[in-house]
Amino acid sequence: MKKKSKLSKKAAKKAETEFLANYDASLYPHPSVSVDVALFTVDDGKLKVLLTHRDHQPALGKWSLPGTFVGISESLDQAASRALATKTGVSGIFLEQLYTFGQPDRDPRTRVITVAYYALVHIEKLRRMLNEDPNIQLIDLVVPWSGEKGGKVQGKNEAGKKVNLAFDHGDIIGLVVKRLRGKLSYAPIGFELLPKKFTLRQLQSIHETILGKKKNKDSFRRSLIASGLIAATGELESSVGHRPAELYRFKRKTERK
Amino acid sequence: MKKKSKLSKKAAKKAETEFLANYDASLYPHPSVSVDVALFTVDDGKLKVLLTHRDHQPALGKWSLPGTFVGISESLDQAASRALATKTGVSGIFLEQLYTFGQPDRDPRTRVITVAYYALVHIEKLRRMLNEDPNIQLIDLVVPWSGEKGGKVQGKNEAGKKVNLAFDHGDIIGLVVKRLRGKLSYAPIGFELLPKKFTLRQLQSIHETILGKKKNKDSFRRSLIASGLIAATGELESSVGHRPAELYRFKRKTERK
DNA sequence: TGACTTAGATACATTATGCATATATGCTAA
DNA sequence: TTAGCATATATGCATAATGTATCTAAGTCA
Repeated sequence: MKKKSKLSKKAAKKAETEFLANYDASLYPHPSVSVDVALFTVDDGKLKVLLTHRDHQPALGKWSLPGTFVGISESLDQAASRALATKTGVSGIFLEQLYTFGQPDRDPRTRVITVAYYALVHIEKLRRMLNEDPNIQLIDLVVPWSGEKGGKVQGKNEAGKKVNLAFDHGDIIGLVVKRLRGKLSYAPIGFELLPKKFTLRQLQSIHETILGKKKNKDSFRRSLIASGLIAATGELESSVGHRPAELYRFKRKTERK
Repeated sequence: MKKKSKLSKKAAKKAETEFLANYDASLYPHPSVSVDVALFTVDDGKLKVLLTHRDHQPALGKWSLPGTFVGISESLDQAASRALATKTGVSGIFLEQLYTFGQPDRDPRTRVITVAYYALVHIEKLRRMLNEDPNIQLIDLVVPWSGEKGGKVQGKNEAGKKVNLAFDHGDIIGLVVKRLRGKLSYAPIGFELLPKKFTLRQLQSIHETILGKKKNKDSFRRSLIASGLIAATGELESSVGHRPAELYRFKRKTERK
């Protein structure tokens, strides 16, 4: 067996090359593949998602996540970055794949499988990059479930009115919330929603906003300091109307332990 | 604005219908979309994955995960089920989406984006279903990293020799291991690898196999009993050459608390 | 300058976890 | 029939992690 495989190595390579030259991917119907990016931020103690108002078909008039079809020779990550950058002006932020949605009827045009991504960014950094466009808005999230139960979520505009979401984007956003709540306990994602230097109170507030519930102040402080993920800067916040808290920063991987 | 949207509702619907009728998905090149299923089991204290020996191009002679192209009108979950059932004979087991791999060059034929799934099943149940076929084998996993660090893993055949994996399937299997290790602490997945009734020692052994390290026996017992996920059956194991342990079963969701 | 507000420290109770030891029990073999 | 074997299960205790209460510190603002 070993001898045979050695002898036929060249032949095998040739057979493969031949096979590839004759391979015709168009013999059966292909679905379209898109990426959609759910960009989350925390603004004024509220969890918000970036949505675009659709001024074109399909789902005209509804709000959807920025997305794009995947180019034939770009990676999924690249497509997600590109969608975010070209549609909203936002780039260089935390971006991670979430889940792939492929119900046959999720898009009325044709079969579209979408690879959903989520992005996290500090509200100030976001505001510096975001395109000025009334059709791009940060929408308040209403999460109608607790813990990591999961399910659809809703958007709410400034007037407090329900926002009409396109396609299955309510499911996608709901899954992001679920993922964030789950990840918060073991992965350093809260930092993505804060400036470089932050107080422990700010970080706790981010956690509380994502989890939708209050946390114990002392245990939060202790466990975070014990985690070794953050370092004190020696600096203090200022102009806060009370005793200023120390500013911390997130440690780089190489600094830890 | 409200008035306008009310008045034009019919017209909008018509415009959408018209748009959809004229939509031509073939205007730009589409990638192929496949699913691949990494079926894991624990046999004799070792973590194993089900691989198929490729007797056809591409990657002829290598070992790959059972997979298939996604049908134009089936869901991703359905495609994954179908791949597993038709290629290996296995059905009706735990199956969950893992991650989508889309590097442009991951398949030499053409652009193939694959949605990876992982499946878990008790070894005995698996043996009852699995097709008799020398080209379908349970392969020992060698995980060259600890904790949830992640990375490629390798397969090893009975002779202890490295198994040659097709495409990026080593990455996919590695990500399953990472996911399992992460999920074990908060999700009831160990039960998928055991018979309906099991002892705490068996469950601990499953955990140790997945995590690649020993766990404290007492804390394991206490935390599991406290979790409320399992219920004692009152029955005991038998013919074990020592004091028999009590058999437990996994509680259905409705039974919990 | 003193009231106000939140930061940060300290103390202690409660709970979770790790570890050592004692006893229980079915099996096996003399 | 029974002693001894191997592992299950229970108990007690040390240590660590977490929750709660209280006190003092240090800025801002009237």
